[in-house]
Amino acid sequence: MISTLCRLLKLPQSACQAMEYSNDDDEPQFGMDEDEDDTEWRYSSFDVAEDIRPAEVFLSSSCSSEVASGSVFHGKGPHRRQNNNRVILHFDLDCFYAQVEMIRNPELRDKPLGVQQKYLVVTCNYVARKHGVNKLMSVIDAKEKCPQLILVSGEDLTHYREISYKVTELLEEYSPLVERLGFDENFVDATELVEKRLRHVASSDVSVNGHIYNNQSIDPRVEEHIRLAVGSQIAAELRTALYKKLGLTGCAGIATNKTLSKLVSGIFKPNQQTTLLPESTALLLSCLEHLKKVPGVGYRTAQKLQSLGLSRIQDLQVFPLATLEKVLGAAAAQRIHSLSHGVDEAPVTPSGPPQSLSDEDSFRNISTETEVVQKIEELLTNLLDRMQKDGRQPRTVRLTIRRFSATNKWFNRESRQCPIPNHIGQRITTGNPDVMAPLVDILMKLFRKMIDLKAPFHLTLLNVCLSNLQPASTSTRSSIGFFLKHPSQSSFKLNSSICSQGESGTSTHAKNQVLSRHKHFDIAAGDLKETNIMTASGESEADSKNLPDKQQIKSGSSSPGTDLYLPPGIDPEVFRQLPEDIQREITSTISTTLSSGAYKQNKMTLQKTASKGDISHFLRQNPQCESLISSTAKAESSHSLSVECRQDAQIQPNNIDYSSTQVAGSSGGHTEPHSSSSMDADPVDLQTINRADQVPSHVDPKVFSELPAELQQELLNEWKQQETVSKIHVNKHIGKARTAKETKQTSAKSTQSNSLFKYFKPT
DNA sequence: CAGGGTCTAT
DNA sequence: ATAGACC
Repeated sequence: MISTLCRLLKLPQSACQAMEYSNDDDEPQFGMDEDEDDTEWRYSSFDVAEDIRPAEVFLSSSCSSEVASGSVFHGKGPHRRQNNNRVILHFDLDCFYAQVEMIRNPELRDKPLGVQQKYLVVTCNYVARKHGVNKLMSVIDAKEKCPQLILVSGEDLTHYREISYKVTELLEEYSPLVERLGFDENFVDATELVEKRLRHVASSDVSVNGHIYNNQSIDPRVEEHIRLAVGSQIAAELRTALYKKLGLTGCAGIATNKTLSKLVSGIFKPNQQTTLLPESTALLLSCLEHLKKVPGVGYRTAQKLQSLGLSRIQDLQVFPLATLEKVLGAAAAQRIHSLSHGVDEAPVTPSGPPQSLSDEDSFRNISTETEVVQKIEELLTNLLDRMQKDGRQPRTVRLTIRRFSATNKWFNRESRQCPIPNHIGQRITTGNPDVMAPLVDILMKLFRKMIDLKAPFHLTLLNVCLSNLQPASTSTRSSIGFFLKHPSQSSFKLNSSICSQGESGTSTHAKNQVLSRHKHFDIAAGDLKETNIMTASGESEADSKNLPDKQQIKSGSSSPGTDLYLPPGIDPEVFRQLPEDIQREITSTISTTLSSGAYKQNKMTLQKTASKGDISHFLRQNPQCESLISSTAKAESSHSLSVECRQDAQIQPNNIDYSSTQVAGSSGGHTEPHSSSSMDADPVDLQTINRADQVPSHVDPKVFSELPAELQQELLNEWKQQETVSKIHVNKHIGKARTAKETKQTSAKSTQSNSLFKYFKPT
């Protein structure tokens, strides 16, 4: 039924699958930056009026254009960037390890191939996937699904690392703003490239290359559309380059920020690209059937959110930030709260060379000192080799262990670190073999800090990490990295024999030669993961189910001696980790709360009124919650799919001008505001309604509405007290959230500039 | 969970 | 310096 509707609406299947949750009133407020003192932001204060080049030309062009592109984010002074106009690309290689193996041995091309680490198939090619093999599947299962599966060992990451850096390097040839994310993903800030291209291309004949999310059509009059369209063409060119030069295929996502670009890149796989136009942001977000799918929200955070009853994006969007901050800390809370609205100001921070080199191995059991020493030597041998090729000098060494534990605890790693004496560090860089013994010595001291050798022990992992990497050179200035990347920015001359061109005459091409001659890019590693955004349970939520039994746990310290009843699915451990006052807030509500159908969203906008202290007040502040009431008012038997689809169908993307200021909570004039009286409902009503609403089996029982009524009431009270000054409007938080990032960005940048020393071998 | 990494909060 | 959390 849904898919039929989708066809009628010409929506992609993926969009249809999310329609049950879609909530169009919740458009992110892109145009809003309420920061005062907002200096007008220009893309380039020293815009070279010169030529505009297609990427290919740009690649080998003179430095002047590169300066323009690279210096944008280096402007000094406390500017406020207005980041809504960025064009961010996300690249995600298809089953990277498997691709590398297929390149190394082309005969594997058309056979089902899996890459094995220990007892896991960490990734596999698409032939294997057709046979039901998936990433992170155990070898046993994989062989079962596909007996002909060919397995190659992927425990030595050398080749992957190499190719991975080649990918990043290739992208860096087009834009200096390339950030790695793990081994197989890269972000590129293409804003400058787009700007350049637009200067000599008629925006009228710009079209999108590849898919457009939600099949939305571009409006040539909307500048944002044009820029994203150009971004999509650049993305296509980069993907072509990746294939032609490295033989690699992958996906790309084009959007206005990193998170969205990453989310959208996974929509069409493999080897395709998708552009997200701003109007479809809300749909994309509502397609995520769980918060865990939000980049930046991992296992732990998701668990904590669950304890608050939050499991879907919409839950997060309407949840009081103040409470979130108590549970996650202010920074993380603001960050994911913004993310839930599709707002992400995080800059693309050039990764540069890695900050640390490490090597590790896991095993069934190591329980003697001799074995430990051997393993450490083994790891060190590999590490020292890589370290030497890198050329920098490590100042810190760390040993990490994982003790065996029957109780499924993955998180039990411990580590000890200490400085590396200078004389030893220097010998590492020069490849002096004498360093092994003293380093092992240091590492064993660290080991003894964690493990009592007299007592039995059982380890399952050892990791050695060299960090605090110092530039190898003795004579260069710390700012060399900056000048290396922006040769014409100064008259600084590189006196290295490698880079004698110096001055403003240094060409991009020359720089690339330098880089490739000295790329010992065999550092670091990353993860292999594929974002699976549209897991799309084809199930309907129509099949209701009984409420799970309440879960009994032993209370932690917060309520000594008392058994607590938590709503089903809430991890008692996570619960205990919450601050006591938060625990109390939750427990004080759950006894009276059952479940509700808050996962059913509708798009009605509520008028804000000034009443306070009760649920209706909260609802007014948080329009999305209105579904709690309206859905119940409609039918106690609840959710018929058809009803929901029709509701969503009405909300066709409309051309919203995001550059104009919008007020939170009152978006979209196309909905009928409810009178405040219709909104009002007392807790009793809610409970009645909630009980009637059965949670579908595939919906996580810990939905927002599981605790809500009273919890929200309590939160509200507290909230009112603490938030007399700060406003409830979502968008107010966004500006604040950025401060920390900018700080981070600045420091990260200088660090990276410094570490670019690695490109210059000491002469 | 298998490697490797990066960044943050104490 | 160490533990967490995330990819």
